[in-house]
Formats: sequence, structure tokens, C-alpha cells
Amino acid sequence: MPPEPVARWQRRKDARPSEILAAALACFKERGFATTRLEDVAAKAGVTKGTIYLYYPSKEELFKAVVRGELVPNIEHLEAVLDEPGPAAALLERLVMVWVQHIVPSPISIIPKLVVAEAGNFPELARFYLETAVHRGLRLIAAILQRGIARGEFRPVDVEHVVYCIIGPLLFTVLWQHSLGLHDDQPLDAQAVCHAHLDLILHGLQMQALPTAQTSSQTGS
Amino acid sequence: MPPEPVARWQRRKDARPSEILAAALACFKERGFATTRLEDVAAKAGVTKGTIYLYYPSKEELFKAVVRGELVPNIEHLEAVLDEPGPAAALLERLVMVWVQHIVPSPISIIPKLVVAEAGNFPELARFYLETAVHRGLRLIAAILQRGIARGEFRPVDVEHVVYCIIGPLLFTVLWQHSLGLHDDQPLDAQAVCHAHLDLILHGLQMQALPTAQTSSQTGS
Amino acid sequence: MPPEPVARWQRRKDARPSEILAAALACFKERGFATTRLEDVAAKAGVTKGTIYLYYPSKEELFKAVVRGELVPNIEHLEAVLDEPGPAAALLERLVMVWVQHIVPSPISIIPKLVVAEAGNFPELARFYLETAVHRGLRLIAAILQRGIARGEFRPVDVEHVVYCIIGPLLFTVLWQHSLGLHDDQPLDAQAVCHAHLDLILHGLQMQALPTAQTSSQTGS
Amino acid sequence: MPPEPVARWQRRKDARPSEILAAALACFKERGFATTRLEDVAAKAGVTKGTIYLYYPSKEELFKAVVRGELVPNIEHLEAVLDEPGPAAALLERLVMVWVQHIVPSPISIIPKLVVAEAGNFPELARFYLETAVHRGLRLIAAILQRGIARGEFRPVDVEHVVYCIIGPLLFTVLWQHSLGLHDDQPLDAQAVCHAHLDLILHGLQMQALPTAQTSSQTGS
DNA sequence: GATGAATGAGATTTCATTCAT
DNA sequence: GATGAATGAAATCTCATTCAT
Repeated sequence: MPPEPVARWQRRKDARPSEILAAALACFKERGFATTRLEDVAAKAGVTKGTIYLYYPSKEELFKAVVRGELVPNIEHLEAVLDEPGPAAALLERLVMVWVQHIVPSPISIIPKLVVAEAGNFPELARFYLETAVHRGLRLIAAILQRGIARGEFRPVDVEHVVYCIIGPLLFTVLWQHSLGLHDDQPLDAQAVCHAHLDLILHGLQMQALPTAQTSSQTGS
Repeated sequence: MPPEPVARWQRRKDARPSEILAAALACFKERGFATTRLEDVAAKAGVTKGTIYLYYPSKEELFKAVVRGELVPNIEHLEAVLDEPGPAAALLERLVMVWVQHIVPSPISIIPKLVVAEAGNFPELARFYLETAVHRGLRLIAAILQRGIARGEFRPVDVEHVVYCIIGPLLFTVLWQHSLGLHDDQPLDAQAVCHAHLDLILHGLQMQALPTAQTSSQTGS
Repeated sequence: MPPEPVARWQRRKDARPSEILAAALACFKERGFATTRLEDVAAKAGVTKGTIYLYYPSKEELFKAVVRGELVPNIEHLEAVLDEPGPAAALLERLVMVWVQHIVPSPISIIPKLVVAEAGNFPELARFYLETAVHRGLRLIAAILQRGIARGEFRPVDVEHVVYCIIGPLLFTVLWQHSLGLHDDQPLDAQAVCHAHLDLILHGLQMQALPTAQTSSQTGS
Repeated sequence: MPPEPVARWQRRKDARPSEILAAALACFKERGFATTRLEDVAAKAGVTKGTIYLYYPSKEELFKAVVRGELVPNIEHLEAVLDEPGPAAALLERLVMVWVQHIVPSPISIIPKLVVAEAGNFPELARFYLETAVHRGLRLIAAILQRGIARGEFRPVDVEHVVYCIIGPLLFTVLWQHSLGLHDDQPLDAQAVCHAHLDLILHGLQMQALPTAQTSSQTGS
């Protein structure tokens, strides 16, 4: 037998942070923040507990880094949507497509659930997530809506609140998939739901061809 | 010395469980399940740690009891909706109204967040919540949609998936309010969002007056 | 064999604190503050780690409690000295006697060493010890000296600094005994040193019978 | 690219040990032995943790080296005292002067506190310190006393124990200054105390001009 | 039934020490 | 010779759970 060059560990400073983040994301996805033990993260990352502390000063900071790290590189996908000409309806369609194709299937889709679950305990993180992701998304949608209204594609609506009606179901799909969806017998077809959502809102937003009298109840309060 | 009829532990045994559940709900709302200490619950309920174990065999069972206990007495509000005659649109309107007026402002509104946060760690609870609350809500909405379509009020839609588009934003409002909404500068006006949602889906569902050619993009994939 | 009524533990709320303090004092004496593990203290006190935290919120607070607890009940011995009439020299003699007989042989004698060792890391404790023990002792000695000078027993001396020359060697004896004295071949006879000290200072303080010219060098700087 | 004669690690290997010792002394002074982290020492010495291990096999050995290293070069000051002729009182005066002027203000003055604090955990070091510093000092003082007695300057005293009364207050001043003195409102004037000490012991040792009967209490026990 | 002192398993975090580079 | 990433063995502290009172 050869002397077997064990090499108990290797120096891989550059690779470590992202490996640790990936491991942490996976653990948080499986068990949530509180239930995850640093030891699990370490094992999954192929290092020891101590190594994690070389890169992140505490479990909480690790959590924040996970959210931040997974968030930023994915945010541009959505913003790119608005850089296109054409009808607002097409932009909304593109938006939903990006969501269905890029966000829902990626590991990032766990982030909203983590943030919802821990927002109460991580105010700073909540604010970061609001500013970096949510507000940007809301502004993007508002811009699309306003463009559509200005162009006469969409009927005039309460943009300030309708934005939540657009973004809400999208977020809902990923929240569901990482919580109740795990235990439902018939798994949610996120793509189908998003398409139904798109269909519904486009119909709901479109300028009415003829203001017939048949709908009167939904405007009241 | 007089015999002094001390009689500590005055409270009726019957009141204890609900007091403990209420205290636990309040604590879980403030800090989440994992972060809440049984001692906090006990203090808030005016008892001691040991007493909790007289009624609930573990912290996990206490959590389940909280969810179950707060859920069941509130579920009938929604079911009552369907017992009414009249147009499907009016039923949807009633549904949203009940949500806005009974669910959103009540302490029960924290339950969905707790369930989303802990579903991964409580499969049994997740399934209970699915069956008891979500599936019932989804069936209710599906029934309304089908009635509307049958009656010619609504255009034919993909009911199976549209139900999520109806219920999603409603759930979204309470998830938001107990997570990111706590830290957002401009608090979400859940009522306004629900009304916008109602307006949007009613327009989105209504039979088109004139099938003009202007919308063609939303059907593709 | 009888079923052996194990009784894993007993409730002894009143006895615990002093038992823990005694155990901690013993451990700190053996290994110092930093090196002592809470587990050692717990074992010596016959409890488990967790129990210590029922009474003291941290290791540091335990340390402070040890110092405070052992200090206060012993401080009166010394103060009682001054309540006696008679010559100042007799008071000094009494003071040294109390030191030799009550302080040096008691477990409290370890406290000065602990305080000296940890004063840098426990400013608050240092101040407490200064006020509670040292300053009181210094004032006591200063009062004796002034009485002796006023009565013509002692020659006039720089009382402000001489007090340290009186108290210093006393403290030195206990510091020595719990540090270098542990490893010296010929153990220090604290009693003999204190008596020599007393003899030296009484001679050094006494009014000179004849101011002969033989001592002149000690006043220079 | 030019060959770039980098030459990092410019410092001579010879300078390293003393730089590390100086850094360690400073750290031990600030935080004590146990609380000091090797990383702090490394940072202060301008090297990294690993480098320390090139010169000292462990933290404990580093500590010993600090004590030894700072001790030896300073011990001769005191020994030189005895090489002078003249009255014993003048030698004692010289001794105290050297202490006040050379030991008290130098970084070495922290050593006694470190030794007192850690003697329990470092028996070998304690013995080294005893032999190298304390016993030498005690022998020196004993020699002075005996010379003074032999010459008729000093009255006959219990030399074996009086030596501790001479050296005790001197050590006390440096112990105080690095412990309680750090937190006392009125800082100790070590020089004044040492002068008062000198004055007191010289008066206490001097041959009595007239053996008047006024002091009788201090001899009994 | 109620208490709350006590337990004990484990979690996070620290840091002296090692060793691949 | 020097580095500093990585280790791994504690140590402090927490808290769900138990049980003598």
C-alpha cells in the first residue's frame, strides 16, 4: 500500500465562501434557520465548524449572507424585462415567464420563504430584502402598468395596490412550493398557476371593449 | 392563626388550555416557533412551565394545538359564504369581504405565516392545515367559479389553477403583514389590496363583451 | 434488593447558592478564574452545570458573587478593632492579630490573589473590592495612626503613605501563600512574618527617646 | 515584467524572538495570560500566529519565556547594591531607590503580578521565579540586615522573617499598580510609599538610644 | 392540580495548534 | 522562514423536559 497522502485539508480560500453559502442554503431549505445546526452546514460544505467562523462571524450573519448572496445575482433577470419596447401586456408576459423559468426552478426560490419565516427576527435583513428585491419588483410592475395605461392598453386601475395583486401570486407560488406544497398530494403546477395568473390579470386589466352594464358589484367598497 | 382558606390555583382547570393557547399564539407571533421559550409562554399565560406539560406533552404538540385551535372556529365564516344564492361574482365579493373583515384583523392571521415557516418541520401539521383550511377554501372557490361559468357570468377558465390565483393574494396579504410588512415604511393596506384584487379578478373572469383581437399574447407559452 | 429510591436530585433552593459559592471558591483557588470550568464547579457543588445558571447568570457574575460573598461577612472582624480604648500600639497589635488569626487561615485569604489576578478584567469588581475592603482597611489604619500621633505615642509620620506600609505586608502574606508560597521549599510562616512586621512598625513609629544624629539618610530622594 | 526582488519577511530572524516577547508582555499586561489570544500577540508583534510557533512551542512556553526574558537582565541592578561599602542603612536606602527608579517604572514591573496570578498553574515557572528573583532578593536583604546588626547599626531582629517585611511592601507596590491601582480614584504614589517604607523600617531597625519601658506589647504573642 | 428547582443533551462560539502552500 | 486557512477539542450557555414537593 502506498503511504496514502492523506492531506487532511486544503487551502481553498476563494472557493470556501460560496461553498459554505451553498451548503447553508441547502440546510436552511431543508430544516429552516433555527433548526439548522452549524455542524450540518459544515459537514455539507466539507469543512469543520471552525472554518465557517473564518468567513462568517455568527450563524445570523451567515444567514444574512445566504440571502444577500443568492439574491443579488438573480435580480437583474427581472429588471431586464423593462428594457424592451412593445406593448405593456407583452412586458407582463415576459415578467411572468422569467419568474416561471428562472426563479421558480432555481435554488433561489427558497429565499422568500426564509425571509417570511425570519423577518420578525431579522429586521435588518427584512429591510434589505425589501429594498433590494421587493421594492424593485414593485416599481418595475408599477412602471409597466402605468405605461400600459398611458398607451391605452390597460384600463385605469389603482396602480399602487394592484402591483401587489400582480406580484403576490408569484411570490405565493414559491412560498407554497417550499412549505405546504411539500406535503400536498397533488403538487402545485407553478407554471400553470402563473399562466392562469397572467391570463387573469391581462383580462382584468384590458380596456373594456364595451362598458356593458353586467358588472356593477365589484367597484363598490 | 385563622385557618386561612388559601386556595391558590383558583382558576378553573377548564380555562387553562385556552389561556395557554392564547399565550402561545402571542409568543409565536412575536418570535416564531423555534425562538419562543416555553417559559415565555408560561409567563404570559400566568402559569409556570410545568403546568404547560399538564396539558400539552411537548412544545411541538403545543404548537399544533395552537394552529388547530385557532383554525377550526374560524373556518366556518368562509364556508357560510357559499350558502347564499345569487350571482357568483357576489359570492367572490363576499368571500373577499369576509377575508378582509374577519380574517385579516384577527389573531388568526398569523397562522398562515407560522404554517409556512414550519411546514417543513411539521409534516403532520402541514397536512392537517391543508385539509382543514386550504383544501376547503380551494374547493369553495372552485365551486363558485364553476357556478359562475355555468351561469354564463364568467368566461371559461382553467379552474384548477385559477383557484390559486384567487386564494394566493389573500394569503399573501396576511403573510406579508406578519413578515416584511413589519419593516416596510409604507404599511400595506390589506383592505385596499383585497379590493383591487377583487376588482381585477372580476374583470378578468367576466365574459368578454366583444372578443376583439387586441389580446393574443397571453395564451402562448 | 430493594427498589432503591434513587431520588435523582433534591430541591434545596436555600442551600444551593452558598454551596455553589463554596465550590466555586475552592475551584478558583485551585486553578484560578479563567482555567476553572463551570463543570468543575458544578461537580464540586454536587449539581449540574445548568443549576449554576439558575443562581448566577454567567461565570463572571459567579466570580463576583464569590468575592462579594466571602468578603462582607469577614470585614467586621477588622472594624471591631477600632472600637476599643487604649493605646494605638495595642490597636495595631490587635489588627495584626485579627489578620493572622482570622483572615490568613480562612478560605477568604484567597480573595486578594483572585482580585489582584483579575482586577484588569473586572473593573467593577475591583472598585467594589476597593471600597468594601481596602479603603475601609486603610481608613481604619489611618485612624489608628492619627490617634497614636495625637496621643504622643507615635512620632509624626506621613500617614497617607504609611498606611500602605502597614497594610501592604499583611496583604502580601496572603498573596504569597496562594502563589509562590505554594512552590517554595520553606513555606512562609505568615504568623512569624506578621509578628516581625508588627515589631518593626511599632519600633518604627514610636517616639524616639533621643533624637541622636545617627539616622539622616532616609529622608533624601 | 521585471523580476521584482520581493524579499518579504525582511526582518532578521534574530530580532523576532525579542519582538514577540515584547508583544506578549504587552498583551499579558493588558489582559492577563489566559485571556490573551495568540493572535493578539502575533498582531502586535507584526507577525502571524504560525510564526510564534517557530520560536515557542506553546502558549505556556511563550509565557515562561516572557517572564524569564524580562527578569534576568533586570536582576543585576539589585545585586549591585551589595557591592558597596558603608553603613547597612545606606544599602537599604540604595535598594529601595533602585526599586523605585528602575523596577517600578519599567515594563518588568508587571511580572510579579503575572507570576502571582499564574503561579498555581505554572509550578515550574514559580520555582524559577523564586530562585532567580525572590530568593536572591531575600538573601541580599538578609545579608544587609546581618551586616547592620553585626556593625551595631541595627538592633537584633528576626532576620529570617523581617526580610519579608522589607521586600513585601516593595512587591506590593507593583502588584497594586497593575491591579487595584488601575481602578482606584487616587493613584498610589509608589515613590512616596517606598520612601515611607524606608523611613519606617530604618526607624524600626535602628538601635534604640534608650531602652525605655514604653513598648512592651509587641513582643509577646 | 400546580410548582419551579434541577437536569442533561446540545448549540454556538472560541482558540491553541497544525500544516499545505 | 513565514503564512494563514483549517482543524478539533473544549467551554460557556440555553432550554425542553422531568419530578420532588
